[in-house]
Amino acid sequence: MGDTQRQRLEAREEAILVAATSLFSESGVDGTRMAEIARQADVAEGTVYLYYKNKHELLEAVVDRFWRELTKGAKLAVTSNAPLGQQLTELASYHLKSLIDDFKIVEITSRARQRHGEPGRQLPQIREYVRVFDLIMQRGIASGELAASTPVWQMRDVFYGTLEHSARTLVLREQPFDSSVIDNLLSLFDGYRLEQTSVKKHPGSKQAALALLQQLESEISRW
Amino acid sequence: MGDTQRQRLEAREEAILVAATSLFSESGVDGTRMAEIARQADVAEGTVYLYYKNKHELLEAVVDRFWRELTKGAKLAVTSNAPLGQQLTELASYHLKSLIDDFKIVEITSRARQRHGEPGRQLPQIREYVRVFDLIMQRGIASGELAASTPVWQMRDVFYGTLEHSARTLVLREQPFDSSVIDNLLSLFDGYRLEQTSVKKHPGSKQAALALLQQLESEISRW
DNA sequence: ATTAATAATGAGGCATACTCATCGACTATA
DNA sequence: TATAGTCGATGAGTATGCCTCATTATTAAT
Repeated sequence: MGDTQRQRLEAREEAILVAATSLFSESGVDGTRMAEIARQADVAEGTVYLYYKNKHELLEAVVDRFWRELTKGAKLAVTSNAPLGQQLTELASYHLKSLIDDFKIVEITSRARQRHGEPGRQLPQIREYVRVFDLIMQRGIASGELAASTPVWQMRDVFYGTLEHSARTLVLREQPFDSSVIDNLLSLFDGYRLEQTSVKKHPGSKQAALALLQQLESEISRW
Repeated sequence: MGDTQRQRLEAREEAILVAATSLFSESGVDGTRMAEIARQADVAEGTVYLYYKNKHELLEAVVDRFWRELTKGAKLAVTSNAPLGQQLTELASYHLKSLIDDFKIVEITSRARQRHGEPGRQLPQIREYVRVFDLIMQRGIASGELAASTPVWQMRDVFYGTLEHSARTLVLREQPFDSSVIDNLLSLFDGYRLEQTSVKKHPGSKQAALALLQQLESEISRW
């Protein structure tokens, strides 16, 4: 049965990856010995090197897998056809929660990027993850919910970078997930939505005035 | 002359730090041997350990010094009594430029945070650096230029996090400093300035309606 | 059953962070 | 100036931990 054999190999590879993930998260990269990973995966030390060339490649595999799983979840948060605001909220919540939960691996990620002397490469799976954020921005532009005047990557940097840093802030303060971070970010993002209608952006435009009028009417209708 | 003696010691310590900084930036932490640091600092290998307990402490010292220098520059960018927008622009430019220039050390910083198993500690000097950002936000609130409804740390996370991530984006794409990143961020920050008058924030409030009306009037007056 | 091919093992090799017994240089006191 | 005492510097040696590779075990093929 070649099939069973292949499965056994994959199971071993998986066991090693799981052991490494657990130990790296627990004790950090430098605090984890290859011998310990092997022991926990129930293989001999030399066996680890049949599946991963060295410690650094194993680290990369751990990190890559983490972001691949994350990408799955992120795509789910975005696949609905709900309005942009809601999708952004879901994605942001998912992102922030995940970063907080697995902060250890997030930290380790930067370590995986640094291969010896070279300038920090971008790991392919992280690129893929970030692409999800770009996608939702592009969709927002396509549907007219976001202004096209700001480059997608800049909007994404605001969104992604803010959440990443907020996660760090919360974890270092030992605070739990805080939804107000997301509320705040989303209300800021209104700056991108209303841009075409913003007084600041096109101070002299007729459209801006009309948009304001519209807002005012909807406001009055509440009274 | 005890004074000369002390100066010699400090000079040695400095030489080691400089050598380590240069080599870590060049070849990364793992790619740098302690023997090489000693050689470049013109001391014996054992001497390094008289000044720094181990490689990790030396790394911490390198990183700490970098952020201390950065803090000096940041404080300068903020010390003027120019209007908030201009100070934010200056701080943002300085920050973004520095992160791009010394991206290698910025990357290494996360490495310094991870001491073996412990959860990532915050290095004191980085905390000090971030404080500069908090300070300018607080001053903005005090002067009424920023709304007080958003916690300072959240505004700071947007500002700081966005720039940090934009720096990464630019460096990985091998692009130079891009001032449009800062323009974009600052125009977004208008959301914090105008917050009290935003329809989104207080959807049912009379103030919001009045603010809109005011905007509309000023808009009409241009025609 | 025999052979071939592939996977697993772990003792040993090797690089390197770190130690420590020794040495040297400088200072203080007579 | 001689001497003792203190403290910094040295680098050969040690310990640790990543990784290799000759050997063994297991599976597949005929």
